[in-house]
Amino acid sequence: MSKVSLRDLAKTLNVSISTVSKGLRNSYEISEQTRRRVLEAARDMGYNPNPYAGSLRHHKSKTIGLLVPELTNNFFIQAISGAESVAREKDYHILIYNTHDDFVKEESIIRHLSNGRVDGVIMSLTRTTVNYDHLNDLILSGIPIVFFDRIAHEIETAKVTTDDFTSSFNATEHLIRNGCRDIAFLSLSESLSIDNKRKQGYLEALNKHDITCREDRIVHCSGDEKMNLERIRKLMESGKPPDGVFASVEKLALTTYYVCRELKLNIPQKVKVICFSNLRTAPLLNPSLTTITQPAFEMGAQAATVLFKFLDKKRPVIQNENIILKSELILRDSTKKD
Amino acid sequence: MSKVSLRDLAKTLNVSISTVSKGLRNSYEISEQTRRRVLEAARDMGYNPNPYAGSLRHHKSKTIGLLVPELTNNFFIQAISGAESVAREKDYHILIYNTHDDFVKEESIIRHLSNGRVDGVIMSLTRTTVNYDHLNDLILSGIPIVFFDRIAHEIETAKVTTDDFTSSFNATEHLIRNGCRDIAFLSLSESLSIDNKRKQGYLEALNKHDITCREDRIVHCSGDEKMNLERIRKLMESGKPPDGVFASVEKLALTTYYVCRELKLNIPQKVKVICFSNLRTAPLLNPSLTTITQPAFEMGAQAATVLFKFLDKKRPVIQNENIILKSELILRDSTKKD
DNA sequence: TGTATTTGCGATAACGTTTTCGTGAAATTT
DNA sequence: AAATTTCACGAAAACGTTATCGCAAATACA
Repeated sequence: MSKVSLRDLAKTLNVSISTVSKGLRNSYEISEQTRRRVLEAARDMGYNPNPYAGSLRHHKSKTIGLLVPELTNNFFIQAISGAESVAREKDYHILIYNTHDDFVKEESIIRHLSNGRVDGVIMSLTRTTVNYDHLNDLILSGIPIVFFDRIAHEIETAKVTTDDFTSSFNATEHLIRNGCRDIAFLSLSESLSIDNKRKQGYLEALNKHDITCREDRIVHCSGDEKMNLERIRKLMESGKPPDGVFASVEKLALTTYYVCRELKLNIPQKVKVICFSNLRTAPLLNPSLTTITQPAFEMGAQAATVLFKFLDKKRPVIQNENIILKSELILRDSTKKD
Repeated sequence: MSKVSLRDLAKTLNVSISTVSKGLRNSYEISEQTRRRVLEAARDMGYNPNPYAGSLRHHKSKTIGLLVPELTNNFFIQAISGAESVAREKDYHILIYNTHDDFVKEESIIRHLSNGRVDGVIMSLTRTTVNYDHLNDLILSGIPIVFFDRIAHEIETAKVTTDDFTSSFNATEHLIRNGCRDIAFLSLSESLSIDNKRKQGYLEALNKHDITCREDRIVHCSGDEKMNLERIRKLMESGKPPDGVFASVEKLALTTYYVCRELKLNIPQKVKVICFSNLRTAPLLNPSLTTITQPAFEMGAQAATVLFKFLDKKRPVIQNENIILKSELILRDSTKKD
């Protein structure tokens, strides 16, 4: 039951190690007869090739790294799930890393990966990633990166995103159509491209409907839940709170729910709430939550697919490519017209 | 920027490879001066040791495998998150595998891991795992397993669980105290130890309160969501539906919510619902959901901790140990007394 | 029958490490 | 001054593979 190597097989078969290796890999150099003997012995003795020996020889690990800023997040989990299912099919393994939305951690992990532990990386950036040196270095060292959702435009590679601008525009317009005139935008990050696109879509919709955007209606949130709670509470408990809230990410919408409950602000009567979310229980919330739902699983799967498309090459360099999937606006009670 | 090896360092420093290696590992055989030269050069040239070369030599991969039956599941994600944080601290890497609650997949993955790709495994069983040969073989091949939540009693190793019997007993008693006399139990699996313990706790509480348990009140669910929906609908739309539902897992409770909504059965007035769940939005549901919440993060972290405690040994064999953490019964509106 | 080609296999180097051991020089002890 | 020990390093084997090459035997061809 203990580890059996090629050498062990060779010994029991009274052939050389190379013969065994070739037999297993169906080399044309081996006679049908010995091939069968080898295969049989391998099965009987439970031979299982050492992956690291092969990795060492081939400079290929059959492993990809997956970096996400959060694990306990429905969007990222679904994306991971999508990537995992593609990887499993291709017999690739997945190393998972949680950057905790911390740029320093992201940098450290990425720098650790340049040694061949992985053949490629699929990732979503940190809230605060502004410097891309570590990412460029990784790519230069021959390990390609595919981004999803929180992407780095500045890096030439494949990026899987959703139609953030358009869906934000539509979401905001939906709020306006349902009567909102004073809509707040809860932003997660000032540097993140997706956040900016979402904000732009929001602003554009306001503009189209001749609603002037008040500076203080854009609430900059952070990774600190307590601070977010305070900021949102401050937003909502002012004399005249907004009549609509557009949260760029799920957790900020949930915080809004808590605040509204605390302040006895009825949703959707007093304030309508909409957000980007992959929450399965959105229909069961009180009130049910209107969401822009991204095809998270599909995004992860696509990212993996495009990565694998390049991994076979000797020195994989991924051409710039923007894969843009459509999000779905799912109307529910939290934005219902009175 | 490309890969730099010990050989490269040796060449530029005009010393031997062994000297460089020893310099980096602070061997006593090396003079302070050359050690500094080596360290400096390594830094300058961006040396990053090849992990697989080391793994090959040491039969240690600094990697653990994490197998879960579902990825898109709050409990498992939190557990993964806990394990990840401990692993990261110990500079271990995590390979993640989704068994999709499929015994065949579990078997195949486990058999693939016996070749040294991982130093140890942390896992939760499949709904349908009844044969443990693959797991015993893995352990025999020198790779220890630590179970969490869905454990195999039959295997001698460390197991991290929660007080399933007691918390089920308490949960059921809570329903009874709040007026339920006809409580259904939604079971996920007949073979899973935790499911049985939960069922036992439920039965014991019924027994204590002299409530006879009707055979048909125990609903055996599966991995097929559609079938579960039908079974639960059938349960609830009968002439006299139960006045309480105890779901052994979160998703069955959510399905119950959907069914009750469809059948216009008011929760908690007509039927009270309680379940094991790690849903963050439980307080925001309509009605808010009473849950038995397991310390999932802590469970993952503990599993990792106990695994690492043994990994340093030459041939790690983990003694039998039951680590039992406490779940928390969080009362909310779905079980409120009228 | 002699030469050319094919067939089937083994020896060996290589991947990038770590570690044991050997060795010459320097330092220390007689 | 001779003998011994310490010091600082290098050579080389090993981990388990794969792939290139060489080589003998068997087969094909003339």
